Amino acid sequence: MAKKDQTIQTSPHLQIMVNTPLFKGLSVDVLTAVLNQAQYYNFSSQSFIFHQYDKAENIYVILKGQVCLSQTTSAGKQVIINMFGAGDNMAILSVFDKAIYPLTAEAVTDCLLLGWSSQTMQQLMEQYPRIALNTLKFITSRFVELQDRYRELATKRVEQRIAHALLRLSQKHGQSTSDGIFLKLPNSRQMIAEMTGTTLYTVSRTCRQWEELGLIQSGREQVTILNPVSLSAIAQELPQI
Amino acid sequence: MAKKDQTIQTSPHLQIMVNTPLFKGLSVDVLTAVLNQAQYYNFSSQSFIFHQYDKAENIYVILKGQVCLSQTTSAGKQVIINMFGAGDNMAILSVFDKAIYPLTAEAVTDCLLLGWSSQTMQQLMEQYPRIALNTLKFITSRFVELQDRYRELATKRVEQRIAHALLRLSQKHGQSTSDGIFLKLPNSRQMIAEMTGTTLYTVSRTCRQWEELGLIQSGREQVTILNPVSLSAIAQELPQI
DNA sequence: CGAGCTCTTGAAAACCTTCAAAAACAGTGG
DNA sequence: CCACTGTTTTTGAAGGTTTTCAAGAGCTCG
Repeated sequence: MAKKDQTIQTSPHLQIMVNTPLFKGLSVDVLTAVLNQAQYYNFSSQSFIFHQYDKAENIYVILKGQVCLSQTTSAGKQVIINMFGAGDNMAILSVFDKAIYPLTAEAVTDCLLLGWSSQTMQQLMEQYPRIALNTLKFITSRFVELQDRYRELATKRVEQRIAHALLRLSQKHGQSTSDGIFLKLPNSRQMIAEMTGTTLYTVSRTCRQWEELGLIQSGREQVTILNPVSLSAIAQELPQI
Repeated sequence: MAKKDQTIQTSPHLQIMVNTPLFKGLSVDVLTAVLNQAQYYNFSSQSFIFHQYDKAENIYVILKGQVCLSQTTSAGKQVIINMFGAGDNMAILSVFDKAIYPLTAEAVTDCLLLGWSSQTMQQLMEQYPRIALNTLKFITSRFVELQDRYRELATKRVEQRIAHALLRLSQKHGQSTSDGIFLKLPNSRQMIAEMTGTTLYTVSRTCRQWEELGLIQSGREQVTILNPVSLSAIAQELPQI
């Protein structure tokens, strides 16, 4: 699935590298050194970047495309832990020896990634401690985020969780249009269900209801958020505006 | 609440320091240097070590006692994220400037902690990069753990989650007795409920049922696990043994 | 021995899932 | 262009799980 490709022009991607959490604050020289050690990877839509339980070999930065990170339970249910996009770092734990991917990464769209092997990244971190500290800071913030979502899952009702998930998705992956924020998601009801710990039926009913109220406009594999403010009010269970 | 105390004999605690994730693999010299920068803190049972939203100032190692980490929702519900004990590290994110505690830490029993200020730990990490790498490894493993619990919350029924919570607690905080593994928990039904995202009523019913089946023996503020194997089968929804 | 917790229990209600089936849609090939 | 196919979404009805509310029982400690 993955095709290595060394001939891609780096200039448009440099901007992403400069801003990605792992490499923030590095000098151009260091950044160039880091880039020289990287390999480009292409993954086509719906292909797998890595599988849960595989030996963790690479650490990635996403340059282009959208990646879905999910876990599968022993009973076969899927849970989507996160959706990543351009600029996001992935598979941090690969820097540790004998690490195992704790989840599966699937390309939702065609993706272009930059990757470093375990050993390469270990060396880079030793050579440039700033990278290690950046990584620590990044993973800590991800940890805090996940804690918040854990609490949400433990305390909020399905409707609120769906609202929240839509808002999070729209912030990260949405495109502003004249109507509102447009979201393209393959198999959207199913996906939203797996992000919020519910079923596609409940998501469908909830979205339908919101469509009736004019909060969203939804169709096959896409949702447009027309009224983020009301949606946010639902997410927090505030009295409706 | 906190009383600083510099006169405590370090010998019995040194063993804990050597094995705590943050300081694993450090030479005795380095460990001594690290210890010299630390301060001892005493917290009595039920006192707060820090509050959610406070400025994060200290990073801790627990030497003695049990600490409950919880978040409070805007609606006032509590969610217990973790229970820590001797040897555990706490409030890692304090090493970052302007960090805010994302949760509240309450001493469940009388506690003795070792603490370092933000700046001190930053300096230590710069001076001994091994500490930074240890921290990265530690927080990564905590992250992976939390992901697993997130999935559990999203996919499993209450009964299974309670079983899992009891098993986790017993592993970490239980005492082996002739009958089974004994767990002391103040306000146990309520606490278990807050750990599993359910209500104390449901926990009570579930525990009662397990007691009838002879899997546990439960009383006021305590639970003894008599049959961890069956409990584990319930947690995984296996056919009963 | 009474006050205040903690825990249990029952009944009703709310919430959500499951199952089944139909409708809507996109893409394909004739 | 249209019928056909497979996928995605919607909808209804039934059922299961869990919460909520209310009240009582049991323990502990001053």
